[in-house]
Amino acid sequence: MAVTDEAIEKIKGMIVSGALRPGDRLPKESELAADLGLSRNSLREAVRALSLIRILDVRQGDGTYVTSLDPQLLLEALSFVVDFHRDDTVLEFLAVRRILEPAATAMAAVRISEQQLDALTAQLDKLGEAPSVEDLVACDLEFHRGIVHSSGNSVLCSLLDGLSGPTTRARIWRGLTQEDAVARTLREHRAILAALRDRDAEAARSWATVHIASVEQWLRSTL
Amino acid sequence: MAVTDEAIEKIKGMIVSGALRPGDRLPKESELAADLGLSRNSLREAVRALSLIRILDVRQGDGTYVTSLDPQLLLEALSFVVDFHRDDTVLEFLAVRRILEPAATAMAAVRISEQQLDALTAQLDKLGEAPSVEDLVACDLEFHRGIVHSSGNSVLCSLLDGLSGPTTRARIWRGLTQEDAVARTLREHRAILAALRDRDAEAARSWATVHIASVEQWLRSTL
DNA sequence: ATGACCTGATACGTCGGAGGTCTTGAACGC
DNA sequence: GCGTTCAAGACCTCCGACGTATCAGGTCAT
Repeated sequence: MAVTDEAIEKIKGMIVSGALRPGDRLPKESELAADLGLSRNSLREAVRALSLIRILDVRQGDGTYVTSLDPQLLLEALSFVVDFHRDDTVLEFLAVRRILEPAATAMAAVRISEQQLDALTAQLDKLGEAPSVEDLVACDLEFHRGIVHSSGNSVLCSLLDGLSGPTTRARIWRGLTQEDAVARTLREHRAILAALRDRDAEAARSWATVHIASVEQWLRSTL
Repeated sequence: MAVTDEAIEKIKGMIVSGALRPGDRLPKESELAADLGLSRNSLREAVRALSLIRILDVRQGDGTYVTSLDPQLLLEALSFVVDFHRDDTVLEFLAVRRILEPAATAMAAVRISEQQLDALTAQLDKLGEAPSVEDLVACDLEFHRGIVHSSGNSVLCSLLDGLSGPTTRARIWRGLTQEDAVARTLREHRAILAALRDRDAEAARSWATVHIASVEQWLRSTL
């Protein structure tokens, strides 16, 4: 195994074992390199790799730190990976999202605060009746993000965030080519919100399912 | 932005845009470094980072290649990230798994082949009535992996693979401390398998939910 | 002619050192 | 007390050299 890979494993080990805790500062490059028995250049490769997936946070002029290791932060790296998938796997991502999103929406129905409900309402109101496709999709992302956040599960939240990215392009495309897509999306958002206000988890789940299934169905018929 | 980060973005761009396709070989380090306008050392940091998340495959003495970019391969990197999460977030991972696994099991009920069913049966038979905890957990992973694979959604499959890792430790712990956990797990596996043989998606979903919920419940009461 | 073996070219792996740039915090002057 | 300046510390980038693994092509014995 290459010395760099060993260094990655050793640093990972130090974090997993608790020798390094979130927020801790690592020894400076030259010292850490000496400790781990490799050159500064090779160590930097290891640090850079761990930095890409948000395990380490490198600040020039300051030092290298262990990140908070929050699920949100670590799963953020997921979206980077997801970006590489080609359109032919979008359907599979969408299928996974169709499983998670309704569940998250149902969870939110029993937990969401009045304040958040008002914020979601305001958000939909602000968008108006005939928004541009780009605005709609951006609002769509925010709307669902807000709901999922209220599910209270940060892993679920981050996962859906990562999965929603690649389907965004598809939805923009849809908005541009399918006439009633915009109006339909607006109606479904209102329905989901109404179900949340009623604290009706099953209704919320169903509307979320319908909402995503409509995108899925359209995409399947188009490809 | 640092030159290395630029290089990462540029390489990513080359892949996403299709200039580099899965399996393609990259120019040699010195050339690519010259093309991208940075030093070989800095480029190596970029390549190493992309290699960690399985975007690139570096072979000493040969060259650097773009991987297949299969969802399976890319989401494999997820398990690396998940390893860093501490025990206090295991419950959240388990909650997500409780959403995905039943859905995957239900999907498998209508797609799984007779051959696969026989393989799962043989697997359970081989384990016997009173397996060691380690064997049981290993078999548990294989059992669910086999079922999820039959769901036909490789993204779902890889995602569950990544999520199952961190809960493994918890399950071993449970097996060691909860008396009837082993017998219960064996019974539930048989029940899931029976539902799959009956092509009963709803029964399969329910048994899978019960199966995971039992782990979740125990863990919640313990923490 | 065929096969194993050897060898050179090629490309990645590792290293040490030299400047450069950015952040931080203390010393300084107002 | 407050803002400015400056120097130390840490990461950033680069260069050149050498080590090591892989592969292809040639050599030689069978």
